[in-house]
Amino acid sequence: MPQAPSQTRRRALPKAARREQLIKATIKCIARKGLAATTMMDITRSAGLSTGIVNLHFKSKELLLVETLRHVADEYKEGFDSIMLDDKLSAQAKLRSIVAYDFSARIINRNKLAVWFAFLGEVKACPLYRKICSRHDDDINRKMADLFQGLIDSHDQDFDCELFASGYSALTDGLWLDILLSPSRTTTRKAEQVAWQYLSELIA
Amino acid sequence: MPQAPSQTRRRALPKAARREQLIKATIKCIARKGLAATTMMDITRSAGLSTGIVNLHFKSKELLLVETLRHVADEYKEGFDSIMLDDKLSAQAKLRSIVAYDFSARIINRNKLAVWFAFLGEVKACPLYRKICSRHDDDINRKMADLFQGLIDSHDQDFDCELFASGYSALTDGLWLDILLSPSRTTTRKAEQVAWQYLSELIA
Amino acid sequence: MPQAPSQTRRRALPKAARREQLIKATIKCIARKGLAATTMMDITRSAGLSTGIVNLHFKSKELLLVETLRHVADEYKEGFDSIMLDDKLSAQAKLRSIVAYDFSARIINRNKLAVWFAFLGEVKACPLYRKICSRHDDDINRKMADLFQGLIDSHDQDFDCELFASGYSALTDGLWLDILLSPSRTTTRKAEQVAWQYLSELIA
Amino acid sequence: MPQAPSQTRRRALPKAARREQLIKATIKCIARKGLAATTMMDITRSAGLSTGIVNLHFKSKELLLVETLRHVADEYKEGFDSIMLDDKLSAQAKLRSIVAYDFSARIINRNKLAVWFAFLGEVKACPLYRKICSRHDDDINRKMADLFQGLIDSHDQDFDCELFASGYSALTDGLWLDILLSPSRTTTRKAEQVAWQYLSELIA
DNA sequence: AATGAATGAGGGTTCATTCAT
DNA sequence: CATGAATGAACCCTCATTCAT
Repeated sequence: MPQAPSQTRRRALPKAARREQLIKATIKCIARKGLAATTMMDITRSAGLSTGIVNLHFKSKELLLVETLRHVADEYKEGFDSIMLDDKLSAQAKLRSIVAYDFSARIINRNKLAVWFAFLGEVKACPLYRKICSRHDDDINRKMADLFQGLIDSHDQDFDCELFASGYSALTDGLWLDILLSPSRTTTRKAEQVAWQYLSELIA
Repeated sequence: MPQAPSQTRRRALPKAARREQLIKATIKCIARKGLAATTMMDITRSAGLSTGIVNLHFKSKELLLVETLRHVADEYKEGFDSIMLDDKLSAQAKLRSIVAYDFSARIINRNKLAVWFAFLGEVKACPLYRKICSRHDDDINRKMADLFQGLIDSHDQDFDCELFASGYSALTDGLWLDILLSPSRTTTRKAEQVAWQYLSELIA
Repeated sequence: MPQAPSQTRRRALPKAARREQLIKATIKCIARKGLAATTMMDITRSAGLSTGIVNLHFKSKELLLVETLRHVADEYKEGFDSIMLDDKLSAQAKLRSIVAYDFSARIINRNKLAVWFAFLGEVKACPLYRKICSRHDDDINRKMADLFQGLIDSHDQDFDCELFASGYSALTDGLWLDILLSPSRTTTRKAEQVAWQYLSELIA
Repeated sequence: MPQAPSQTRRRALPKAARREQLIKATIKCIARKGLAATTMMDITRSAGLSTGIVNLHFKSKELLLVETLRHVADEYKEGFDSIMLDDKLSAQAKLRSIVAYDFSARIINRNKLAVWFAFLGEVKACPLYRKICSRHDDDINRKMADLFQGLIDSHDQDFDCELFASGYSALTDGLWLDILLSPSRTTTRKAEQVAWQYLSELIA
């Protein structure tokens, strides 16, 4: 039978707040130690909480990781959608905002990028990670293709917007990876330039 | 990235052959179970060998993983260099060959891609993986920039070849990731189309 | 052993009622999951109460278990004594009533039997359980020996009533265990027959 | 990743010997601490071996426990069958030997008895324990009934051998339990006397 | 060189207990 | 009195590594 723990701290937080606190700690730990090497103790210690807290709020480590992945994806989409759904912006303005967003400090954050690619690295082995990531990409791609459609319909009729959106998506992914891999070589400024170079075709 | 030669497994293999056999098994296991979940036993069993064999030939699991990463990177570079260093090919022909290579069955192999991105996912946490990957990318990028230089000097003088090479590299990385993530959405054919679309600017 | 009175569960129950409610829940849980696997949460949830309630009313899990064992033992003895102390019954009638009682629905209840033998199973390891159980048995045995004495003194003078009582006690224990173990093989009816067969010697 | 353990002892034993060693240690621990409180560490320490050894040889704690139960049951049956299958013994001699066996030091061993009843105590909650125990009892009962058949066919034709065997089995179970519970009250000698008293009806 | 039984630190998880509310 | 979020010791299990064979 378990022994009585000696108390040190106490204070109940709203469930949602505790969960977010733990997810934040998880992001920090994955960024620092990698997905493979991050232990429950790393996470709970980093959050300044006790050993059992994760299982109390997420049932298992795996579920915490899944929620963390969702959190990172949702966070991107939130900023993305707030631009896409802004009726006051023209298509041109939306495009400018999206690119600015994709290379803003909000996204270009080596911790968040590290977490994102850590999960992508397990995508082949973990069907759930894959589902989450590929749905995320699908959603973004669809919306980007729509945006492109609104920008080109005046001229070239056989321009393939979906393919072009795939390309933009792949390019940003690749650039983010480069920034993660060698921030000295690929600066954010250069990356943004490359992205605009790709898009220049569209707004020629 | 990678390609699969045939292998023979028998007793008392030359050291190099045994090492390669183990690396091959490691690739298969990482592709199947992910970097985090692959155990020494998975690897040795998959190779049909005994428990202690990895420590005998690689000293530790970590060193086996590093050699595996190197193997995957070297395999890509081998094919890449055999094109780049072929004096019989024109710059145009080299470019065509490189793109063909980048989307050939030799590279577009979900096992090899999975391993490559599995290591990239740990890059932030593991300096050695990062060094290997970023040196690999640097090397490729430099050679691609040189190739581009030979293709554009006739026209635009302020075209930034290095930046364009970074873009190509990022784009192919992103496309490979897409193929790994949702092969149904991003077919190899489409990916190659996107790549050519990007390069079209160059050979206009 | 045991019997189930009706129970009411509402807020601010008298202390004794709350304790009984928890003991009832404990019996149900031990019968379903075993002594080893029953957790405090199983018990409190099964009682529809909060996590901390057991420690409030019993101080610790161990004390709840001890009280549960006592409860089960006392419940048997209550029915037993109500027969034994009934002055209106002859010795013969008492014997008939006891046997009827021992194989009545009040005793032959697989939940209660399961709990009884669950505690007996820990008797070697837990001195307190052992004390409770052996005192219970002693008490029953003594009273049965007395009863037998009243039934045989007319004939055989060197009949060992205590030994015979031990035998009856052992036999019923064994039969209950059989009923718990394979109710299909050992029906209550058969068990009662076996008991009477044993006792037949006495009332020949 | 697990660290390198520092070595202290070594020496491979035949698999069967290691398993038996661990089962023996398990019996000792269950007898001392009970089924619920016995930990893997208790067992491995008691065997003088390392933490991981049980999972290496039995896959899990639960499987070790099952094997331990089987071991205890098989051990009884071995001695039992060596009497029952001995063609040189008459039915009378077999009966005498069985009773002698049932109350010999080989069986009346408080450790073994404690283990047997510890498992019986979990029978309601654990279907596998139940299957093992009830099959064991079935087998013993059947053989005892056969033996009884050979002893009574001369006189009473409507004597129910199976019922009588059930009774003998229940009686011995109950007596063993008494010995476990209060060895001071129920001595082996007395228990054997009670058993013979029960059987006397048969050999009158 | 090769094997695989053995090791034991470290992992994720459970759960009796506590105490602020 | 009653609640249930929080605690943390202790559990079972995994697995990289070692080394006698």
